[in-house]
Amino acid sequence: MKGKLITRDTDYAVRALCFMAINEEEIMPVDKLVEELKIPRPFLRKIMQMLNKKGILHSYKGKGGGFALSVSPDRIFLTDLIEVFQGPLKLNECIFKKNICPNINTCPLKKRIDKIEDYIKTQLQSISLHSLLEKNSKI
Amino acid sequence: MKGKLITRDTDYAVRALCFMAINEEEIMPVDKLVEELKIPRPFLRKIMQMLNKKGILHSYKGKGGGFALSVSPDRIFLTDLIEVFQGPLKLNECIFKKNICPNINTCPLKKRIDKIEDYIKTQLQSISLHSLLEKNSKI
DNA sequence: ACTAAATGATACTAATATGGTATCTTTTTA
DNA sequence: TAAAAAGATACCATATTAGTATCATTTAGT
Repeated sequence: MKGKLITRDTDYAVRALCFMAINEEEIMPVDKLVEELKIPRPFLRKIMQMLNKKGILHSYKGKGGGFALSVSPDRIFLTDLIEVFQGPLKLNECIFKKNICPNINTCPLKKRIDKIEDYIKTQLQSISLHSLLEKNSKI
Repeated sequence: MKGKLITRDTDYAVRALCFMAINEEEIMPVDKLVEELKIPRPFLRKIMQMLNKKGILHSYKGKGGGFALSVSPDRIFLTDLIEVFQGPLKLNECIFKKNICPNINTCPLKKRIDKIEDYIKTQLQSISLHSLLEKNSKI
């Protein structure tokens, strides 16, 4: 199965943000992150721009500029990042679609898949950037 | 998010097998399923051949032939079908891969994603074809 | 034996998502 | 005013998903 819960851009975002959380004193230019984390530069730039647009980062243009967290690491959750890059977490569409399923509201499969999805959401919502750093002093 | 837990072929397989489970007296030719379920014929044929190869269906060639369940509906689980069409359920690779994560074995994120994956597997393993039919007399 | 109705096998195609590149513009500071 | 940064945007490569097309083989019934 290739369908991932976390795609590459979300992955890179987590790494970059973790690194920034550890070194929070600095305004971080993309080039430094690229050097430290070995992430392809143009791709990471796109990711950082996205995080800026979504309000998770603040950007400083011009020489000496870069990015800084605009939200505390204990208020950034995996669900937030997944939503930024992958859209709303939605793992299922009712398997018995209209015309075929006579009673979509009582479809037992849909209910059970929804329950799984709710669990996943709850879990991902409980994983903050901060909690990822607690036991790992370095990335 | 486009990453699905259940892809189209698995979806169609569930529908076809449910229909067959309800009409279990018959040897079911693909054309009848196509007519009933409005699934694209060549695609469904491929799906049925796959289920046959994996031992979930038995096939009867020649005129009057078709497919029949070779496993009881209460012994066919969603995980089985997902595995047939999507391979082993695996929703994550450690987000901090080698070279970057210094301590892959204690990575708290990996542990938590693994826990989510285990839960999903357990749930999907508990959903049998039979259990999908219980509350729906027709598909 | 012949034909129609079925599956087996397999190769091809189209659409979409993912994982990037490349390039040009704008802003800021030294 | 030049260098170093981000902003914007268009493009490209690859993989996966979803589906088609075709020909060969098997079998039942006449």
